Amino acid sequence: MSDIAPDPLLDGLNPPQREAVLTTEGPVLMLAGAGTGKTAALTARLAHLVRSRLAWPSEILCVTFTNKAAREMRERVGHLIGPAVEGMPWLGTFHSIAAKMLRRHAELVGLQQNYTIIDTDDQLRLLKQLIQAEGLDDKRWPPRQLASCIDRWKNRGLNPGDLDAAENESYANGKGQHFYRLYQDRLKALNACDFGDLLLHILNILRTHREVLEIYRQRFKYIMVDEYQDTNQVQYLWLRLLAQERKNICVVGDDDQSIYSWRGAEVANILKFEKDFPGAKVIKLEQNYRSTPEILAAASGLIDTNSQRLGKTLWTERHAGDKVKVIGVWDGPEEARRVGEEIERLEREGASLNTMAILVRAQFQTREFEDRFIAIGLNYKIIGGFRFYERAEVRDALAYLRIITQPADDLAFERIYNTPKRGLGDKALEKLHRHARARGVPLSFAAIEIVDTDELPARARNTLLALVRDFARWRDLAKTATPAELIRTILEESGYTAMLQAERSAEAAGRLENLSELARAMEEYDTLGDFLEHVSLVMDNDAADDAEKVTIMTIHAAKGLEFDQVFLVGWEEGVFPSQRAMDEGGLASLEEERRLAYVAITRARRRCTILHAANRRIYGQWTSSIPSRFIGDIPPAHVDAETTLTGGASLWKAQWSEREDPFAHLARSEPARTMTRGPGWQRAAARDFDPVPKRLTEATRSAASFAAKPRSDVSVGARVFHEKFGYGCITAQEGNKLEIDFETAGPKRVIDSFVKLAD
DNA sequence: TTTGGCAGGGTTTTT
DNA sequence: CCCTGCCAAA
Repeated sequence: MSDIAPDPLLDGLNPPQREAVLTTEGPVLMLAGAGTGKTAALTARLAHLVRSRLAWPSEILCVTFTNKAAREMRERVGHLIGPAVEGMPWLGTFHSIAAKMLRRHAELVGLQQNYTIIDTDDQLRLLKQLIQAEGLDDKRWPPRQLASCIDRWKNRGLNPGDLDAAENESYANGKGQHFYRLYQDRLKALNACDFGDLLLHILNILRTHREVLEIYRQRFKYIMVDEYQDTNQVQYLWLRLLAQERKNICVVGDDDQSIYSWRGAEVANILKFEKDFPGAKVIKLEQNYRSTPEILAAASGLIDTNSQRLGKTLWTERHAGDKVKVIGVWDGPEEARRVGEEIERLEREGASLNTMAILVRAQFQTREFEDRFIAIGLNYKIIGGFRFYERAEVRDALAYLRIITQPADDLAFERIYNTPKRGLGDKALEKLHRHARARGVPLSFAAIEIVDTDELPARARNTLLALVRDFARWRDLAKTATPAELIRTILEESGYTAMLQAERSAEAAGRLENLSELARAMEEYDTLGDFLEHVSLVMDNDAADDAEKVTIMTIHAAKGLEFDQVFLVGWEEGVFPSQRAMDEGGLASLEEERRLAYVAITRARRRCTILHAANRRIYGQWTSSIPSRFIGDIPPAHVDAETTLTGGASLWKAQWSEREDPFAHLARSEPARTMTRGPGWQRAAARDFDPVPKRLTEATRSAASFAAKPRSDVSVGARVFHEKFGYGCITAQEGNKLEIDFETAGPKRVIDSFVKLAD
């Protein structure tokens, strides 16, 4: 166990990393700063446990926070231990592991083994029904609000009976508990649970069924947890129960990267680890392998502004690089244009688009870049936004599958009983509901019964009968066909495909595409159950595509990733830090936003460019904005500032100098928000306010489009199809640029490689 | 029952 | 601004 007996696993690990790998027994807290190789240490540790026969792969519980992290971990462990990684059923996200456990013990919480995992959308629909059924106005007491309360309670490990008076008050004047209980009862009746339940149910089981707890305590010889600073109360309690006996738990985290407190994550968990597990070995990873000294210094200086932190000193041996560049621009479109230009310049210098990323605070910011990149023909991909399974057509398809496997799933039934349109409306549904309630059966049973009565008009009855027969036939088919065959048949026979084909719009084409993607994905699964669980917990958007693309994503989604070139955009007060976060959470939220900024900067390996615009369109309103206070938090010595706006620099400087007064930013986050719109800007705006200056509207011919040859197979008058804009007619051709009059989107200029000839 | 027009509200972040 | 959800008309 020393440097003398070299273990290939330890190659390339520094002393603290090695210590983390070799300290297998007892509690270990790894405090790992950004880019310090914590995943390397974690995977090596896992491999070490297996290689030295301390445990079988199946005896190690390894929990990550995101699917991405789990996938990466699995892959990297695979490199170290080979196919044995296949035998690691307990490597995954909290939710997927909890779901797996719950499948085995579902009956202990009143569910069947084939329970459905409902998503936020179903959850909201369900809550709305409950609220209305109780005679409350769902405008005054929005389902959303109730959903967030219930979420919060579940994240804290609270069952309906555990709520105190204050919590009970947090919805509809003391009806919180009542609705929470109603909701849980309803879920049980539907044989379903929501995301929060996965963890809460398991916690309840472990708490009340000693014998089950013992099974898992026996099984998990070693426990490892990634991103421990992001665990919430339920997850914490769950881990503590499992680890309490053997105490072989190793957690990794970084308090400076805690960015999920809005979701119930408690940094306190990492801070109190040593108290929970006395004698814990604390190992700090402080050598950063990712970023240049400048980037590191900028990030460290920024995070230093925060008051609540454990404190770490990151250092690096990497060579000096460029300072962090800060660019001020006039407005959003110019920001996108600048970033596009920078990217094309880097490309000309030989850099790959895959090594570049644009990180945004919020999803809506991606739009500006998408528009611009389409216009100049720059390959990009947007990560996040809608998960694959959240798309309406995918959810519809899944609803068909759900109703087949699980007839009690009323939510699925309601979703598709009139999709595609078959002439069954609210009236029929209402009667079905009444019948179902009277007989105490799910809707799909009620449907079978009601077609034998004369409760429905003949027409509706016949349609419903046909649907019921379809269900029965598909259920039969499900016994013999593979999941993929089944879904193809259903989509065909239900008329769903036909419905989309008839539409002939860009969206419909995309939807059909998504559905075939769904069917393709299903080919890997033997049972429908496996697939449904996978799709609701794991499946994401990453379309496998080998073309080089620049990545656009939120900072949250970027955590754990790294890029050579990082563009951080929209660093303006109100956008980042987000106004909403500050309004709702005060100083604590501000510090979380700052940690987010820290995460953002530390994604960069070689160069980090920060942009801020003086004017931005928010909900269609042009608003002037001032640079983010976070820019001022970066030590000036590591910043290289540039502004494209004449006279702008001095104004921004004036704002920055406010930073000298350490309380200035607190004053400005007060409700009186007039100060966030500097008087100077209002004057400037009033003088000659032109939201889109002319020189910006004429898209400067970009290098990419300049070099490209025009296509010969398209010409004026041709009907073409564009992925984003749909069908249209070419009205002009100039080089590789086309002017197209789109049927729905109107006239647009696009690059010819983005369209294909319509048939 | 479906369709279309209109008012109102909104997403910060993820499993 | 854009999307959703609600309501009135065919």
